[in-house]
Amino acid sequence: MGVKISATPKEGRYLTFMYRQQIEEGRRVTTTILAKSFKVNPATVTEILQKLAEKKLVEYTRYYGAGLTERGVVKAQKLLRKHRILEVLFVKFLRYDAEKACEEASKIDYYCSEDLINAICRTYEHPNRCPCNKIIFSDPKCRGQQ
Amino acid sequence: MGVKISATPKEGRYLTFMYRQQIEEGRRVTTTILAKSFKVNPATVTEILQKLAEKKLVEYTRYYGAGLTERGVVKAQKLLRKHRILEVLFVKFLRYDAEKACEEASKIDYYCSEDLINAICRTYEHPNRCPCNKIIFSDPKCRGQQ
DNA sequence: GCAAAATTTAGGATTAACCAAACATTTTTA
DNA sequence: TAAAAATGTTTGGTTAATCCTAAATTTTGC
Repeated sequence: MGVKISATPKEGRYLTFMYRQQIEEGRRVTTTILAKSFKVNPATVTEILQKLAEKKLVEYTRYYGAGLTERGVVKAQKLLRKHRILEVLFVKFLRYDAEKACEEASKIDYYCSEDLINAICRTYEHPNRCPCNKIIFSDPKCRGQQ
Repeated sequence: MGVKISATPKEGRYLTFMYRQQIEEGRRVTTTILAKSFKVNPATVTEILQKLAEKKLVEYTRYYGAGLTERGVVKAQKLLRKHRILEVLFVKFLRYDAEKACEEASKIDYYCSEDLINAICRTYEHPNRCPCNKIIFSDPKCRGQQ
């Protein structure tokens, strides 16, 4: 196995945002879009994109924008899996609506272990869609479907 | 209401540790004990205790040790409530053993909203003991028992 | 009362997130 | 197509959280 690639919490948010934009919605990811979404100065975005590029999680082209690398995609999917499994839990177990489930999941997804997520996943028999119908990526360690 | 007293994640750990030591086990809390428990240099402990003292969460006596203030106790109880409610969830819902439940709870307790914790609490009908039989403090906003 | 143990102080280091202002590049448009 | 507008980057900061070592101080145990 390679060296463990770690993203900070904020970097994680950038990765999942980029995944949704780029992969799920086929849109280009620009500095401005990120800056607006995260309500930060564009300079901050540039800095974080450069860090993510160093970590080989995104491919970054100055003045153009950034795209996830293969490793970035994997990382984003892992985070989105956590997020979406938590959403399932909150909706099914606590009867939260989808929006609130998303909010609460965002607060803790990054910090949840894969183990915990897999335990929840098993309990709900490996759901493959989150409450807003987005796909839940499977984890081989979870013995889920396909 | 007063100004919101915020503790950082690490400070939160110190508060709950101190609660367990001081209140639940009647032991004095010294710099050395904290340094050993958190595996850090004693100088680091001193620094954090001073910060907590500034925030009026602990009363700190140089060369002697520290004790939680009333505000510190309240804060610690809030954190312990989160921790223990999560433990209940993990044991009952995921069939984790008490130790693993504690471990996983520690990773996320700080980041969980009171709202989320209360929703879990309600679902389990306001448990007042965690899996290792420690008390779960009630939250008026949760409409629990005493 | 003195040496050993415990603790604090002083002075740093690192990392994550931010920002403003100046500068560079790209895009738009007249 | 050239300037203006929009966008993006660089430079040079800031703050906060955690952590450290070494020297100095205080307490404690014998």
